Amino acid sequence: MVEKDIRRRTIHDVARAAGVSISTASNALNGTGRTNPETRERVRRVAEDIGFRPNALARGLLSKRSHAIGIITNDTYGRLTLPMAAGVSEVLVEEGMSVFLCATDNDPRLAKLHLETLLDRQVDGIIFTATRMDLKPPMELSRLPVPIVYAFAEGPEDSVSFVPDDAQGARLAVEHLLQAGRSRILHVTGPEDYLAARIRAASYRDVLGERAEVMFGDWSEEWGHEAIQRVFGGAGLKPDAIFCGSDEIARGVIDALRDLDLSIPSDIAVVGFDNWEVVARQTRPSLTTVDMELKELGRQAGLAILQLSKREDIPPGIRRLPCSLVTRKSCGAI
Amino acid sequence: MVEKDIRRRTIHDVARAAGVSISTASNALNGTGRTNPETRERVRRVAEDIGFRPNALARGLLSKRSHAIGIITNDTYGRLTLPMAAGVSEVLVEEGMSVFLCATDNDPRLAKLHLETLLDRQVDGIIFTATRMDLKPPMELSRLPVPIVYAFAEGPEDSVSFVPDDAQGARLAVEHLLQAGRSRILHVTGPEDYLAARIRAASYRDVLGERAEVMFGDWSEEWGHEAIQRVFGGAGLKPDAIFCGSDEIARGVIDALRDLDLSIPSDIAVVGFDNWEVVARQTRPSLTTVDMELKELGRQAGLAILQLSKREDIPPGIRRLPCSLVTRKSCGAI
DNA sequence: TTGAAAGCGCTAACAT
DNA sequence: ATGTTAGCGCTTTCAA
Repeated sequence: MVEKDIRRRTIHDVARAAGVSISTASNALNGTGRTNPETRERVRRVAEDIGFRPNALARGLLSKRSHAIGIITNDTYGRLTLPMAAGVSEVLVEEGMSVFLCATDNDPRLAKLHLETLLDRQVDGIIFTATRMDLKPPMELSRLPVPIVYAFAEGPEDSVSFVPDDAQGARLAVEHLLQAGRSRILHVTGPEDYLAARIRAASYRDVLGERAEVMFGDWSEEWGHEAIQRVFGGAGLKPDAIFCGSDEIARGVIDALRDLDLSIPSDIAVVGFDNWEVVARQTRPSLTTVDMELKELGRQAGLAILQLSKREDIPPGIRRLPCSLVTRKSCGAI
Repeated sequence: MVEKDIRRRTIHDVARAAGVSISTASNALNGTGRTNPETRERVRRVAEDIGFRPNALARGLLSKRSHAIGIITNDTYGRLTLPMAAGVSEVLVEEGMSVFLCATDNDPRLAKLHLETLLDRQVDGIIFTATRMDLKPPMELSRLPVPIVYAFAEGPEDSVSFVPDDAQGARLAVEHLLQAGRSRILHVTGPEDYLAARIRAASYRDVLGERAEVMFGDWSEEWGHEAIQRVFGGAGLKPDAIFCGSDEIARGVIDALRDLDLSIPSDIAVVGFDNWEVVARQTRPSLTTVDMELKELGRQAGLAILQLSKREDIPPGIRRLPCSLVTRKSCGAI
């Protein structure tokens, strides 16, 4: 049977059981005001004994702080949002904050519904995250009565946003390849209408020169495979390194190279982007790749919303957080 | 600048602006009691105009229902919990329920902390999910003042649990292979100390006989690869079909088979388990696999917690929800 | 049909 | 050092 009518203990119960008034009980429990150490201890013991737990709703009603925040995400908790959510959680939980997770599934109606519900619940802040940086929130998010922070999404000018530094991440990858003695580096990446793909490609060209070749496609393994077939099918000079826009693409690339009996990294080095462990660890050879440090990004966003919810100001703007390079086997020196 | 002091409108504001008392305003807004249609409309219009939204905290305090539930999960939102959470969300959102997501990261201290916080917040119910069915909640979950439902986890006898029907799923896979004309079927799966692995293996043997071979290992792609090398390295009759305990294993199996120049499915058919799209779709050939219908499982759990939170009884016990078979290219008739 | 008043559980002035 | 009281925003008797 599911237990039901275990009536919850209130501060009244504590006060009565300890033989004090409710305000004394409150003071004793919270360490506010002046309370005789003895009474304080007694009250606390009693509270513990009868299993008293303060009603967060009542507290929130009074303090106007619910100690909860909402995360609104456009996907059904994909692999990008998840690490971020974990990071957010990590910094907030210790502060006694809870997290409402709201998946909008890219449905504006749902997004609006969630937003309204969050506001009704008096959340102390909202974090908006997306699966692509250039995806705008499907609802009006500007003049809200609560602070908002964007993670993996760029909010308006005067807002606080955290995004990975794609340019720096791409540079990291390309420079690593250069240091490994590679000179003919090709970039195989996702669709050109993704901001992240454009930024990475631009950064890659920044290092290698405007004529460095970029192959835009989609984010799939299949595209990686196809790109290699196309490149190695034709004539002309072949690359000695491939910088891929995602780990999935890299996986396709590696598979295709192996089908061509090219050995990695001795013939061709490969670097990926994402550090999606389940992919990067399992390629053969395992994949050197750029990590966007999404959990750290989540942590920062959590910290920011925490500060804002305490009404501390933080300067608006877009923070680009550094990526790191995870070196595995797919990219060695020549 | 982040907006702050947009004071929230209260029902007082509505009442004043509409020239009625707050109780009339309340009645008009909620359609309770007797209210003159005209006043009702006026009040509603005014509320809309000034942007009034009821304070969920105040409502909850009074009604003793917070219209929120918590999901406690042991992993950092892995790929198993996620689809479930999506299913839960799907059925609850339409009912105006919000979801607190609590990741315990397998830390009992965190689990306890989350549980207490949820209770303090007066959640209407708690869903406990895990990454493996035989993982018990790290805290006392029996005599709670709120209903609890287990999803992808088996609670105590008298509780409500939803798990995938692994036995049926395995049977689905094996029978599909038999129908495709395969007779020497091998089962390569995860660690034997996983309940799910044991159940699937038992069911596989139920169909094929006690002497059918099971290779326990781990859930990795690498293990799939290794298993194939081991089997095809030795002498003796080779299997003409492999039933894998996970899609990752299947991926390793397929890769290894291709390395041996065996063609799939003509030489060997492969069936996976999980329908983890990003893996199953990208294997070459694409993978026929068992889908545990996790989203549906989440939906059921959500529905259950909804009923329980309305104090409707539902019979305790473990519900095994049917798996489905997703047929792709890796398993054709001989 | 509408309004006044009590109270959900808690905190914080203020009075004792 | 402790108790009394008001009130957070809302719903809900009960009177008018």
